[in-house]
Amino acid sequence: MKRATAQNVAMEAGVSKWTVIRAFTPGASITEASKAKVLEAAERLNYRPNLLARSLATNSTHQVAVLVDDFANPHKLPFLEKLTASLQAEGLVTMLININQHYNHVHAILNADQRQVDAIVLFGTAFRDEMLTDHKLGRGGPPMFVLARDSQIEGVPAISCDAVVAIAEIGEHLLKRGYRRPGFMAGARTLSTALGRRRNFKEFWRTALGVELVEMSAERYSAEAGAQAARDYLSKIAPEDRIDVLMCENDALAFGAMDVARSEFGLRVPDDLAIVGFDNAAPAASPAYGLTTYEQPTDQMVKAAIDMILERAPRETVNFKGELVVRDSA
Amino acid sequence: MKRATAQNVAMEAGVSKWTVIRAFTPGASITEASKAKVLEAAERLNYRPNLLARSLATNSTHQVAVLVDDFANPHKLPFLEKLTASLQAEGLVTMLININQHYNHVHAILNADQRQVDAIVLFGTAFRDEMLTDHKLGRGGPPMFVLARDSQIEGVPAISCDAVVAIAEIGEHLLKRGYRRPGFMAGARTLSTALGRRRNFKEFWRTALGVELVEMSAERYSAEAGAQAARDYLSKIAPEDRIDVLMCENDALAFGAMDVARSEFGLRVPDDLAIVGFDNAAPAASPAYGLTTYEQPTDQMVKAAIDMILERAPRETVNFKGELVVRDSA
DNA sequence: ATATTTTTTGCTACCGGTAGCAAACGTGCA
DNA sequence: TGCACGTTTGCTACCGGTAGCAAAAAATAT
Repeated sequence: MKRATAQNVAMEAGVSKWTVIRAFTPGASITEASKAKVLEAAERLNYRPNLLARSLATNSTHQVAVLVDDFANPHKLPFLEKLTASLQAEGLVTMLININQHYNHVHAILNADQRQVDAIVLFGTAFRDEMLTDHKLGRGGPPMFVLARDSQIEGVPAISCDAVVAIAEIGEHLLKRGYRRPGFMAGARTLSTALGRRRNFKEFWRTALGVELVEMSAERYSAEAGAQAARDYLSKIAPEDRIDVLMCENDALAFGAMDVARSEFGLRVPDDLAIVGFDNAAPAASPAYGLTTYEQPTDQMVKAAIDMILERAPRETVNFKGELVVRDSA
Repeated sequence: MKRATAQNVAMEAGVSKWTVIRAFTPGASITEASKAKVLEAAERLNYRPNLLARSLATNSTHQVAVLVDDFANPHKLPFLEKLTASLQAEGLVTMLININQHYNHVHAILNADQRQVDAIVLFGTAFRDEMLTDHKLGRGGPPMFVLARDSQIEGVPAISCDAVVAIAEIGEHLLKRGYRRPGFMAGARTLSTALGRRRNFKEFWRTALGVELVEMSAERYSAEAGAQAARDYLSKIAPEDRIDVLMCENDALAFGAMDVARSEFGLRVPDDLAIVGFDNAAPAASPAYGLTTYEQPTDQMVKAAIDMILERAPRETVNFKGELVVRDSA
């Protein structure tokens, strides 16, 4: 059975289609009587307005494209939950786009644009900045935002957790606990904008103790990749030269690193090797890990993103302060 | 700057708008010469077809609504990754809808319908079957599918992992290992259709040994809820009466239960209490858990779902065989 | 009762495409 | 040169709504 249109309802109710539309438009000029008549007819025909047609006419879809490329990070799930819930609370709908080898940012943005989304959110995805500027995307297209990562791109504001403050807080904590030989594990992509945490951490130790950071990098942002990177490092370093604390760019890496340190090298955490993560993903709280990590203020970030999308707040980069979560691992 | 339309390009190229459309329609009747002329003009104006308008005219959006209500389950993330990637590979786009207290299934389905999605996928969500039949949703609406959960609903096929086979396999394994006092932890919602795993497990032990299952249920499907349920049980049972193996309805519950058993009650897993999960979520593989669990054939399930959506396969319930993943916990 | 104002209803034009028919064009053949 | 035929192009009508003006109806003032 084909869907009923406003025209069908109009005939059923004996009015014009514009009256039907008015019955479904809050605040429109229509008498109670005709409204009731129309709604009754609509009920009978099971009519509900076609939002596609409405979007075409009003030039607004209430759809927001959310680009994600890092499904290995367990932290993405609760974050995504908040984001979708908050968008829905504002009457917006989420178009989830998976960025991978077969479907890159340019593809995704072009497609989202053609679908007339109201905004595009790059949710913690890794990309070269040139990608976005090269292709003269954006000119005339929907506004773009970078969430949970920083952005140097002209006209693309970022909503993120203040990396400088976060790293300083973590560094101070580690210093106070007496760690002196720091290491840092990054996810593979050494993109200019993704270097923040590493650079700040490196700078911190240099300034504080004049100590050089031991750097390692994983293939991807996943526990497996973190495990492999830790394995590579630990197997080739002499115990006496070993770092005493490892900061990982995110929790996924930290879980892998901790697994390997404990089960493959018999190291006690934190006594032989302390480990710090970033994100406060769910397993970090479990006694199986007890990971000291840094929690991003996801509520504030989501709220800020939505305020910008809805133009309730100026569209400019904002940073929020997160919170150090101290557990057993460091 | 406003987006260019086919009309604009037509004027720029000196042809009619229909010729422009043809240049963008694969296989349309158009000379190479005019096609080149049009594409050049389109390039100059940065034109790309408006998919909203196309959808309205063709009555097909290539959008699929995916309803999720269980963001606490870490297994959802990789599953969602596969699902979105596969949909995208077929030119479909994912509308991710978060089902929660503020936004229920009826809301979601109605809204997705109004947005003219090509299909609705209930991805492992919990709902009362009446919900869908009550509201005469579906009549005339987009086809619906239940993914990763079974369905008794008329006209709504399910794509899932065969629970009978899975539970039998798990049961046999536990029996062989010598466990004799089984327990089962369910997520709270005791919905008729969600009882499959529990009922089968119960039946298995009754048939095999004439033993009664100890049942407990968590508030939700999350590690915290699983922890609480385990805590409740372990704190009120005498050690000599304790079950020797606990099967959890999913891995999230199992992680919580294992945490509590080990760190709060000092139990060794599996010696004092064996634990089995379901889903093979990422942390299950980590030595920190080493959880024996059951892996759903997600690739097959996703493929089957998409084949049904695209009508390449008959739209009827299918079950796939998963695989028992034996690790240390049982 | 009539004139005036306000509310309600209907209308045309439009959003940016698609479908499919009809006219225009080009080509091959008699 | 003329005609038939296939290809290319342009056209009308349509998808299902919205915007905002004009006419009709109802409410108020004189």
